[in-house]
Amino acid sequence: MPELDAPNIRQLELFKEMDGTHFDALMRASYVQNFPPQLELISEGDPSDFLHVVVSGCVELFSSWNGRESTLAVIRPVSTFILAASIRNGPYLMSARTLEKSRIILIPSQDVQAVFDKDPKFARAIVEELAQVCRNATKHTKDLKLRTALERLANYLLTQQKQAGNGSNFSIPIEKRHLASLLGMTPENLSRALKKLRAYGVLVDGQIIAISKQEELERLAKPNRLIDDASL
Amino acid sequence: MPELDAPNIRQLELFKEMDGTHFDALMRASYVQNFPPQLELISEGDPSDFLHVVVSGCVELFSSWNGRESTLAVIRPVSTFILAASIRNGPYLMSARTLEKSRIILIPSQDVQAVFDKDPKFARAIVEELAQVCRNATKHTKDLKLRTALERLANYLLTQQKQAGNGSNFSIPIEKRHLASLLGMTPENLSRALKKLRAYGVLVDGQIIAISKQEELERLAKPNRLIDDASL
DNA sequence: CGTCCTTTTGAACATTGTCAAACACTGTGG
DNA sequence: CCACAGTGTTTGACAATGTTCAAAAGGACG
Repeated sequence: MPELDAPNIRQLELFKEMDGTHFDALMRASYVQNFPPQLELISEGDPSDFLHVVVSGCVELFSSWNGRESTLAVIRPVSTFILAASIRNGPYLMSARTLEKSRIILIPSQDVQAVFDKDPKFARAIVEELAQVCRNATKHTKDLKLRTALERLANYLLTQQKQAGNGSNFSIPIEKRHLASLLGMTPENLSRALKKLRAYGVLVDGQIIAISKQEELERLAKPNRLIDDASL
Repeated sequence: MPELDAPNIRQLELFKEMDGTHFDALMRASYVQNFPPQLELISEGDPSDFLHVVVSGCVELFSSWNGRESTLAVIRPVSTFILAASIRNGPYLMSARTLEKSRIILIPSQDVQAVFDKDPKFARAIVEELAQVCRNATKHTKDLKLRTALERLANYLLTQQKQAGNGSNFSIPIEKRHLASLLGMTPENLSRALKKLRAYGVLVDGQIIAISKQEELERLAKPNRLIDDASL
């Protein structure tokens, strides 16, 4: 694989502390590919041969059942996905497609597992990463089960605002229909929910959000670190 | 800790392959306790000091927000819980309470982590277990986002039936209000959903379920291994 | 400019939740 | 053994929430 990408990947928590030789071996075994938007990278049910790393662009993880489809996560650079499947050697539980032109690194699962056994620092990093994935999944479930759609949206906006540096203006990084699906609602419902939030000082112009009454929105959203804090 | 419990625990995938000396050390460092029903073992937000193993009885994992509460899982013997929190040393994201009189082993997180670094087989087992927890969480989310309450219930019944040996009669192992919460609905809604399933050959008498038209129920439920199969 | 897709809006509908009351089950104490 | 309290379950009427379908409006892009 091109050496250009390696430094970015090395910065990931997952690869930061591991032995340099092992890291190089992993990178040599990997493939880099550039994908156009809207390309289905993996399909749920397929065997999991690679750990994926998004270097640039954007990937949607989604799942389908009985003609319905739901977005489970949106992965932005630089992060990995489907770690759990590649460790278990089980079939993918989600599908993945690019949302934008994306550069993705494919690390063969068997190489990941081989290095896991040789490199304690890497093993430690893998287990921490996986634990984090688990915890994020728990938080997503809590969000879904304990909150209404309006509350989920309000909290999503506050989380995005925080990530964007706590200014009153920021922009939503994905299309609204994907956001709707991520939050577990229909696009129509999202559109109406955004309108309802006007009463709480949320102004919407396309992808741009302006929050004018911070306290009111927070009083509605009641953000909670055990659901909304990405670092926990 | 009493040697009586150790053999049971040793049978768990998590401890099966590890070095005997390390296992003994873990067991010596652990505490065993018997708890009465309805006792809150841990509260979300608390620091995670122990990995828990349910040896007998039954534990409910749940979470609260803004006066609402939801059951996230019900743990039966012999299994562990809150592995992810104890690896990350982060605060618990869920609370836990006994549903029945329960016997629980508490293994200090720091001992788990110490053995993780020393014992590659244990490290491997931990990472596989965690990956499984992740995958179960993904399946739960798919169940919630892709299915209606009635469909979730129908699939739950089919899953329970399978676990009970595929007979037409079996019994629900938890109270209906907990089942309702687990499936993301109110007790009232569960009660009505069970009634609707009469049209698909489901007869209910207290905790006992009888399925008379297997094919009809399956046609409604459309079970899918990537959501319902516990072994994937 | 026209086409395609997303977003918004409206109205009807379906699903789910809330509240109140009745009912059923369990275990306790008289 | 029975009355009773306490809890879980069911039922009914109603409210809130969310979905569907159809159509219009807005944007992106060739």
